[in-house]
Amino acid sequence: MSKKLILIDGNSIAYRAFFALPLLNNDKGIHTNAVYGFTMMLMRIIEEEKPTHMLVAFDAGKTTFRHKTFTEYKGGRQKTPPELSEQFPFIRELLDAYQVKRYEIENYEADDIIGTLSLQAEKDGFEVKVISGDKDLLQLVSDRVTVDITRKGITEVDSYDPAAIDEKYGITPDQIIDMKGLMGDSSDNIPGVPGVGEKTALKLLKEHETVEKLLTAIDQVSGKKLKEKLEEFKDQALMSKELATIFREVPMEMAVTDLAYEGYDVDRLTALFKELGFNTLLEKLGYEGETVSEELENLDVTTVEEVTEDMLVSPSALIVELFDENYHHSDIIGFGLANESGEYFIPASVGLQSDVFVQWLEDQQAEKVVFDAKRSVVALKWKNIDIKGINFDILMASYLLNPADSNEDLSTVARTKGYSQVQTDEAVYGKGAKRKVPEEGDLAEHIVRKAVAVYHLKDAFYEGLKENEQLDLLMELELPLSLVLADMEAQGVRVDRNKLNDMGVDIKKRLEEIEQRIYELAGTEFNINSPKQLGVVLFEQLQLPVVKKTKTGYSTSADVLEQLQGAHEIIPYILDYRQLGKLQSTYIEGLKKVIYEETDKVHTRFNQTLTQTGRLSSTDPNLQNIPIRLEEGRKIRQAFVPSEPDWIMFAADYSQIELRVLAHIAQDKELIDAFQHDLDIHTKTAMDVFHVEKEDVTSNMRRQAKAVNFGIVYGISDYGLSQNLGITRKEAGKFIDRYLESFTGVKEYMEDIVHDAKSKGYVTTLLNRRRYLPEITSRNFNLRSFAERTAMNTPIQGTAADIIKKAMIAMSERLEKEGMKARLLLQVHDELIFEAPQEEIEKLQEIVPDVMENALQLDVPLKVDYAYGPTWFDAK
DNA sequence: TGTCACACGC
DNA sequence: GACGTACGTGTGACAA
Repeated sequence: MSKKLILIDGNSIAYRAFFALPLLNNDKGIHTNAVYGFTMMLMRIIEEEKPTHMLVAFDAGKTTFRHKTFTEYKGGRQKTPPELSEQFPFIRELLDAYQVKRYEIENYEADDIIGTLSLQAEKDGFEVKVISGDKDLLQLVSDRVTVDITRKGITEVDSYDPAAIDEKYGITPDQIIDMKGLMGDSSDNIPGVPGVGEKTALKLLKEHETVEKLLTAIDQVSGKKLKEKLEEFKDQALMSKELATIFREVPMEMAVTDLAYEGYDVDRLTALFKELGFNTLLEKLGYEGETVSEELENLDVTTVEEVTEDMLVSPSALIVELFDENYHHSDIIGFGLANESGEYFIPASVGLQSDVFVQWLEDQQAEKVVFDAKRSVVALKWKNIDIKGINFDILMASYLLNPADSNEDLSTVARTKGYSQVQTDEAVYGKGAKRKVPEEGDLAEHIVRKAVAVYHLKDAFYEGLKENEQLDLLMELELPLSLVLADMEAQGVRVDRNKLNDMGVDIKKRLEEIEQRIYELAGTEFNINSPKQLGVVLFEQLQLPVVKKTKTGYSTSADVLEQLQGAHEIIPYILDYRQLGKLQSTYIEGLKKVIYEETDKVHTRFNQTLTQTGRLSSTDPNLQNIPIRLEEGRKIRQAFVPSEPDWIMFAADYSQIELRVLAHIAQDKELIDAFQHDLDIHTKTAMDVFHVEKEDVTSNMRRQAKAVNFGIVYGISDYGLSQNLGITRKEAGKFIDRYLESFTGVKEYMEDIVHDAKSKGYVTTLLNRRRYLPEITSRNFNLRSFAERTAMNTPIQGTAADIIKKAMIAMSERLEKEGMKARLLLQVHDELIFEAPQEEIEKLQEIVPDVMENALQLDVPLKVDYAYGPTWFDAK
């Protein structure tokens, strides 16, 4: 058996874990985030690497032999935060429970221990892997030694072997110390040569190999300044290199063979995890302990042979159980009922054929509590049953209370309220290929448990919403909306299959031509759809410059390819191939797969309980991302047609709804004024940001202003904006600053909302939708910044979502009231798509903008544009 | 079966 | 000074 040694830099990993994770507490108030992160990392290593030997090395004491060389070594370092120091004893305990050896020794750092052991192990024929957050360790890399450097978080790493180092730096592992010698390392207070950074250091090393060789040949170095610096700081460079060099002959009284890893001590580890409150990790250990007491209690299931009136009392919890995840055309496999009179399992055949039961379902006065109203409503619609009287939805309530922990499974939602008498669907049905209906007894029990859970949970969720002042949001907005959406989904959208086929044939032909052309230009045949193979062709065979890399190789994304335009004739063909390939696979073949044979319709499902902002999403098919930007793709919309002869498609969209919402929420005078005068908002933004008159706004200024507005609406960072505009981050930051100087109300709002979010822990929309932002107090810059941008953005995007949802309900009521045949079919975030008879066009042009613009009263007018035509394409 | 890179919409 | 940076869905490639 091959021998594999894992060497872990304990201090480094503990630091990484501490700073990467929010400051978790256990119930005794001990901070546990570093221990937790350390554990996650250990678990991963053991599982993935299956080491035969393992050791965790720690730094001992404050001074090492390096301080004799340079007293300021590691000077200026911040003291270890006490919240971290207190966790080290637990980390040691953790390692003991895992039965992983740990080691520290006076005068030496963890690096030196690792260096010494890796050298020994290499000689003894081990495969060695070193894990650290510190790139200094890269100098240990060899044919037998790989070094993993933690990337974001703690469980993701970049793995370095000699090739990877060459790829990243263009040098050998031995030269890492030379690089450090030249550029220094601020975290260890190693000085290096002033003015020399990574780029310069690498350039010098490519020509001169080592610091020593370089210093004997300073006169060959180009650049006067650089020469002088090298001359002046000769000794410092040599000393820096020495400091950076890992000492590989630490006198240790242990041999590599002493480090065998033979598995963890289950009892000890269980005890420790309990003490620390690592409940999910306990489960991973297969610990059942306390959960045993939460085992399902016995339940006597009454299987109903005939539904009788006395079973049907208000309110009732109702489960309409389906087998398929997609509820359209899905078979109903049973009903569950729980109320004051008892708990019942009603087999599908019994329920569907019972007049008493069906009448009860359709009775508006019979109050029903469900989990996922829309799912039940649509499934029953397919059975021609028009269920009414649903007045509470546990799933929706859970989502509104906290969109982050809404889960589609009742069992999971129930557990957030401490209720555990119901299993997950996955546990009962199995998953993937193994998914099947269990035998009737088990099925009946599961369904009844669900009904009981819903009945039991209603009050808790109701109270929760009341406390948050979110009852209206549920009862007046989301629940009525779910019925509107149910109609839209069940109605479906007609798709012209022949049109898709014709386009498919045409695109196939063109794809084949482009494919051949690409092979000719590449001089080889390969799979163009494989980014990996494409990368090899472009960047190795054709030697094009590498613009960007992904963690697995070369990036070949569209923005990279665009930068390579002109560098090779092949590029535009690849872009074309990508574009057409996307149309073919996703929008032609993909769409055809979900068209229902008998009706030529697609029935999407809008997920109403998913996004963190309150927007909807759409699946199977996703009708919210049908192409529009490029003419070629836009043609797909020609295949979306009315479902009745002589009808038309009618589309209406809000103009700049998010920015109008921003104007209102921020009460920004400039913005409000701009919208009250219906100015072109991007031009207006350009005028303010660039300080020019309207006549002097160039198209480029307007484009940049538009991107800034885009950034405001989507909460992107200066980096995001810079990527968008192809400018530097600094410039992007300046744009944002200038924007905020011009719109002072917005600036104040941004500051206030972040402050507000910090003190309350969440932000809200105008209609009281909530989003919690726990990371807004994180000490991790990334997490915190992200949460801050989210705090600014969510009230804007979420309020816009509130508004269009309100409009949808109002629209559906209005069409009903007016006795019109027009139907709402789709919602795409800021637009509504209808189909309608031609004779209703005139009326629609009047009422659609009217209803949408008046959905909610703001301090700025809402504006709606609309268009119609024989296909969705023409409604532009 | 799960993950990644990529591309589409807002 | 670096971090790694709107969301959501679907596709094909690829590794396990």
